[in-house]
Amino acid sequence: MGTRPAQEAWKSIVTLFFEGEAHRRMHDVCADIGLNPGLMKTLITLSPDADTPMRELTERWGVDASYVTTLVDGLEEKGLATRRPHITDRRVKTVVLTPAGKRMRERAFALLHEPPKGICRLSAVEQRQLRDLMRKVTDADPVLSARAEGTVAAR
Amino acid sequence: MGTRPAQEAWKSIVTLFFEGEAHRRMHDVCADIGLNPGLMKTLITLSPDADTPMRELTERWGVDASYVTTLVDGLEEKGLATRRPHITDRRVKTVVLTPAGKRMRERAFALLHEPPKGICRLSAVEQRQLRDLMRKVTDADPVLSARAEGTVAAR
DNA sequence: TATTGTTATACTCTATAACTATA
DNA sequence: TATAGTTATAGAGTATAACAATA
Repeated sequence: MGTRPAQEAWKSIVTLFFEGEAHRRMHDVCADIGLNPGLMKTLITLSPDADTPMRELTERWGVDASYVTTLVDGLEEKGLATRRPHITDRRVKTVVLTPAGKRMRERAFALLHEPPKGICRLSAVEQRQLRDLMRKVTDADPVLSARAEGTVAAR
Repeated sequence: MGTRPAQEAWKSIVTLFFEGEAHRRMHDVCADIGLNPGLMKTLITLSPDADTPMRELTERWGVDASYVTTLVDGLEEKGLATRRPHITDRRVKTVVLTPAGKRMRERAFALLHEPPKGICRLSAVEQRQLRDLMRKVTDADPVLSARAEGTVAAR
């Protein structure tokens, strides 16, 4: 269990996400891009540089393989991704973003990363402090750092 | 559009939420409490101190009234909330948390507000800095401050 | 025999349309 | 006539089970 200040800091972040201006953000991004939340999540999860085995998505999200089939079908229908057989293991299929898919992904991130007003209203000094602190936080996150190491090694 | 530091700070927060340790948090809390995400959201949205008109939930979330009916039915079946007729306008029904519902809500918040490891690993000074900065951010959030003003006035 | 992915199917979540009660 | 909520129903979203292909 964290310290009191840690709890309060996190509580503010949670509040911002669940109740603040940021709450409708994901929804708005989906509407703008024209994808449902599942397809959006898939789009932003897929690496723009590497083939992703479908199996990896089921593991990362803890969802059923048949649902991943549905999601990849959805991106394929819209021309945002294609399936490719794995080079060495022909049971495996990998997913690759098409050029259109990569552009769409960039656009999604641009919208998603637009900061809420509460952050913009901080002073320049405070904004940099917050940036530095949050960078430390993500650097220290066990899941994120595990992923950073494993990205290319992802089979 | 925000400044560069604001964007980067927000980007880290989004990453923490969508990809970091925090990502499964909501899911885990639901599993622990035994409610699906919709019921959980309803539980934490309902004020423990005041009756909430059902209409208010449909407006706040932008969902259909029939879905709110389903959600309130769900909480009622579990003994976490009850419906009460509005005092002056008998068309309106309000939702009230039962004592069990209030306890459950407290528990949900306790789990939800438990900070991720990345924050706990900051130094004590940094944790307090982050807390202060995030407090400023939520204080400056237009949606949150509008709600804070309107809470009691919510008819 | 075990693993990856697909198909067929069923269950859960959420919305639309028609309705009742009240204003 | 307009508004709050419910009921019946239909449509997404997601899982389970049985299966085909490959290891």
